[in-house]
Amino acid sequence: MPTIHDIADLAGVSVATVSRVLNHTGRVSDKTRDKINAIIKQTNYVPNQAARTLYQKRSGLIGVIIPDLNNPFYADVVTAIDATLQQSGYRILLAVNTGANQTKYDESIAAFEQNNVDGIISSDFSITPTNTPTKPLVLFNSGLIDDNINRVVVDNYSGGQLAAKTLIKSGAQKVVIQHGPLSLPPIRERFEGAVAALTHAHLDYEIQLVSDFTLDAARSAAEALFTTFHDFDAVIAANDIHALTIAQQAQANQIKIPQALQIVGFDGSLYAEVSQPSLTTVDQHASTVGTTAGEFIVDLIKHHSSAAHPLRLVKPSVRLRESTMPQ
Amino acid sequence: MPTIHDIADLAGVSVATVSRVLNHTGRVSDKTRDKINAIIKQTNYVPNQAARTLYQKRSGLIGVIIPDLNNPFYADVVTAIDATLQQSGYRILLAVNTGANQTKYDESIAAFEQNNVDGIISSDFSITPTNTPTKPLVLFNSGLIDDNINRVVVDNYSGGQLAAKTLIKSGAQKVVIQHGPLSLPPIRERFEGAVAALTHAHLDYEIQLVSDFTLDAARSAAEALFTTFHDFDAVIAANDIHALTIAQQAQANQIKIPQALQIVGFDGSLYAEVSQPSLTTVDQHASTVGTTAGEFIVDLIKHHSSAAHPLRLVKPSVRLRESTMPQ
DNA sequence: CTGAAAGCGCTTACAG
DNA sequence: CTGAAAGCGCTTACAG
Repeated sequence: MPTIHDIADLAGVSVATVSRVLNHTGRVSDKTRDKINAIIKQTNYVPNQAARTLYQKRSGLIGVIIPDLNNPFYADVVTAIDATLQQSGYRILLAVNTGANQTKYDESIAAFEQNNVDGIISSDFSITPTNTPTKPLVLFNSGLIDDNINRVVVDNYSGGQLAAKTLIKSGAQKVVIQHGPLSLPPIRERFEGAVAALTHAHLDYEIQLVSDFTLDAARSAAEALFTTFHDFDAVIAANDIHALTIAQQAQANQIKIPQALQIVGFDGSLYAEVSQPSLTTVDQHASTVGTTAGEFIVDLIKHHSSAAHPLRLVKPSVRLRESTMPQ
Repeated sequence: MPTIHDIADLAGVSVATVSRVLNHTGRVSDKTRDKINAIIKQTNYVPNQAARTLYQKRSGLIGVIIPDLNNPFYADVVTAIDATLQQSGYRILLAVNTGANQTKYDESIAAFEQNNVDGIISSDFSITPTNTPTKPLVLFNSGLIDDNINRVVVDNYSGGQLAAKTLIKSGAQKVVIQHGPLSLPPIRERFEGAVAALTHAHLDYEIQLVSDFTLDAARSAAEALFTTFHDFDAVIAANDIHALTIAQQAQANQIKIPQALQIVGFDGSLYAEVSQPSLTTVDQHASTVGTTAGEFIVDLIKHHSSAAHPLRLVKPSVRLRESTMPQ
């Protein structure tokens, strides 16, 4: 691997001049610039990022922490972050924190600092950022919390409302609202939004707590749904996986969708799309979340942290499909 | 951020001694070691990786390139790579090369080199590694190619055989084999394995080419399947998404699964699991692929490239579920 | 067991 | 427009 000295020698100039050409900085005569560029091309020279980072204290790296790549929401977010960052010349240092383990989270933050990342994007799902990193930080997937931390949040309250309003418009009479642990702010907001909309419309509803978002949990929840509750004609599912298992259980029970049972999911994932019947769902716009988070962190780096508005909101929207009556 | 000089000053020793404590190298008296460690802890000192990388020419970073995070196969692979690498103290520099774009691929490789990665793990799916990187390289998801490049390959030929043998054992009479573009080695091997097993058993079969693995392609392929072919009682699907849409189309046509139609998928993804009925599939063991690739690259780095056996094989296995007759 | 010093490959004032 | 030199924060022979 050639160094900047090699290039300088070959061009018969000093390393300072080569550096100026590399960084498009300072004045360099066209002639020397062309000469240097030709040599760079021909030698396949690439500047050593470690040396740059050491001096400039910026690495061009962004640390990204997510709990689960198999969750299509996170997969979409990461894909969008990567596409956005690459446009600004940044690269992703990835940490998959399976199961949202606090120790692994802290280790990842430490490793990010050690690697001089310029910023950090992290999912806030059921994790507490302890010793706040010294780098610009953007959290996504958290609740609508006003604590002056930079966040990209999906408006879950509106999302819950949207799910409920969809069922109201399509003539549901009695709704079961599924929800996950209310200790998680996004879940709670979503739930409250749905309750508010149904109450406002004087619609009858019952609620079912589900333990988590694994397939197994969804299957037993779907089974419990039909044994525990009666006379309901619509469900706001905890998410798309739950919506899917409810649809399957309903079909096993010969319950017609959407005539006898309407279902609204939450996520906007592929699961809702591949299902038969396809499922109406509240789309969280994962890739918008990722793009927004990527742009946010780049802004923060450019303007030396401190955003005027630490909250960037992403509005969910409804994808109407076959599991609800036509509106 | 404190530097090694700050620690040395506080401890009243030289930076060399601090460095020795940091790296557990050389002889240091217990007393000074304890003192230095105490100060490190108390100041939250973390060594600057850029400085280390600059001197040692190793960064602790592994570049990883994959084409699609939404594909559960890749999601599993990356998750397993990350878990494996973290155990050895390495971190992932991620590049999502959506659509397997050759230019983006080359750019990512260049960025990896610039960042002094210690090794590269890349999916080989429909991409050609051009100017071979100077770093240890492990390719996965490629065909069984004997070109002395380090590869983790799923034995697709066996996979195809397994799919066919499963149907043979469960009494299928006429099979349709779906397959993607045969220009892709893994696809071709899979196809050839299935054909070989069916031929060997003197079973009748027909073949259907599918364009790709998107949901749309799968849907139209599934539709075409039932209009184009007749009298078949089993399908080896191009992958799990295709298997899923075939199952849905069959149900729409009132064809009973598995009595009137048996289906075998390929991937071992969640899609085959969430489906109703659940789908028998050939599991590629994505997380084994990831773990193997992670261990492979660590081995290569330790032993200065050049593996004795540049091919590490992962054996697929059948997951018997409801879409085939009990064996 | 410990320290002084060179050097890893860059960038950026500072001079000219 | 260009160069000599200092310095970013480490590690590792080399001396002692």
